[in-house]
Amino acid sequence: MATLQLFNTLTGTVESLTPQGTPELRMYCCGPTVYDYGHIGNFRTFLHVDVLRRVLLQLGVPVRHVMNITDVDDKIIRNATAAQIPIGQYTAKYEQAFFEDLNALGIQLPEVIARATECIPEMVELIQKLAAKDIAYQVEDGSWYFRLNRDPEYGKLSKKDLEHIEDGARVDVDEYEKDAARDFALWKAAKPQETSWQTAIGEGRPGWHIECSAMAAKFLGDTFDLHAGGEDLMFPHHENEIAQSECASGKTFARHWMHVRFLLVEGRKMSKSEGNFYTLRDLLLKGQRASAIRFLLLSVPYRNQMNFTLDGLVESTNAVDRLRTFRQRLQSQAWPAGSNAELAVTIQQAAEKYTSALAHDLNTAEARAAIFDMVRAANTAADHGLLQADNAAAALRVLASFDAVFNILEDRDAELTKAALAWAEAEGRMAEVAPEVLEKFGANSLSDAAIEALVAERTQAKKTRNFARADAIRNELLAKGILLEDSKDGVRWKRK
RNA sequence: GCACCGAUGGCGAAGUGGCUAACGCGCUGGUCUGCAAAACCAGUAUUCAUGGGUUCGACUCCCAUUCGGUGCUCCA
Repeated sequence: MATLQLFNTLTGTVESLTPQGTPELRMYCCGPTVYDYGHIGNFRTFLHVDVLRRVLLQLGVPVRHVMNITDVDDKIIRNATAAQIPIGQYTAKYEQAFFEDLNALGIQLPEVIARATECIPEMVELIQKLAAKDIAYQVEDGSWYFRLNRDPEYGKLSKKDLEHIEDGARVDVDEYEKDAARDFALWKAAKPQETSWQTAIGEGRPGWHIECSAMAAKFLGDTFDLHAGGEDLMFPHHENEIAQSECASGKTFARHWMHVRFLLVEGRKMSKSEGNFYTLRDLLLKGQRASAIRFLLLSVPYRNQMNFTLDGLVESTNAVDRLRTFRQRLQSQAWPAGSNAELAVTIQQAAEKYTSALAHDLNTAEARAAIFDMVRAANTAADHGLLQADNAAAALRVLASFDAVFNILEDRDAELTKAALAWAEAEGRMAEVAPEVLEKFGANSLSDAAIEALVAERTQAKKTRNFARADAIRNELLAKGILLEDSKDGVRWKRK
């Protein structure tokens, strides 16, 4: 069994990733701050981490994956205050939405979900440990800071030179009497009317970086195998995590670091002001399929910047259809017994190429290509009457192992779009729904039973060679987004 | 300003110091079909941003230029 080769940001090289010290591979992935709906850039990261864990599982490596939920931070406090509700009530809604979105995108849940607000004691302990070494210090207003010049290795992840940073630092004014401008907050002293915790180091709330350090240690130990996140988190967030954790424990924090590169949308950085900011829900309400979004976001390997476009989504939708149609073809026909030896070899080669592509730094593009190679070869053979039962079974097995990672063959798209519609209704956002989505999936849309009835009527018409009527029904259905295909084994239909 | 990354066909996107530069989508023609759809077949980059250099040989290594992106500040 191959071992996964994965680029390590810390060393700048591709290295084997294997569990050290425990049977399961221990990994930590920075999760969302639940102050709003997630956008597709967020999900590109989670999607590639999902690929990582699925590939590991496929390679026979058990995984203990921890993801944090940041449910207290400045934005959350600001928004909850504005809405005049407790922060827990405010974040619960977005946390739920986040999990719904993960489900829509077919992302597996981590073994451990860690909420920041549920791990305050561990964070306090960590700060106390640092304080005992005089690496954490408290300033007049009660906040705690990290003494950066006590960590000689600071900058090793992002390859930054601390000296250089300090002379170039834009001055963040020492309003709290920090000892050095670059020292970062570990604990923010309570302000009137803000959520805070009464603790041994004073009343306040955690800084952004300390939560990940504390929770990673709590659930994975001082040292663990892999830490993952978006590339933008590399500095300062991950750098600060390393500083806090390694200074406190005196041990290596994460051995291996994985960073998923940024997503552009229509060639530009996604931002609300550019008008290219998409949440998953936005796209579903525009009629995009969840499976196509997943497949598109996975089609470009994680270490490359990816440009997300609506055209790309069209491509992706059609590509997913090709794969689904292929699987359906293999499953729905009785193939002659036996095995075509030549085709068997081709299928085997595709399977090997697929596995090695993923094992080699998660090259999803190449893995995808290997599967399409197989699809074409098998389709060609089938068209020439050269596909036999053993080949079909082998191809289906390869397809299943592909889908154990890519997870797009099961068609949940209609159901997910309907769920998005229900959400839009509940949130009073029906104005954002594209008209054709309403037509296809709304209250007045055709039910499966109604479609089946029309299909049956058309089949009857065809039998009596009433092609005018048959075509009329087909066109009527097409206008409502239902596509018919006549095959030897009867009529198939699908929603476009 | 400093640092880093990228530039491959109509679009998206792999890849390698030397076989016909993957794969997907699209497009054109054909086969199949009552007609379609699906699938298949053929075609669709003498060429990998531009200019130099190294080499027997570079799209692949080096340098410069141009363009795009990112980080240095909250951010997946």
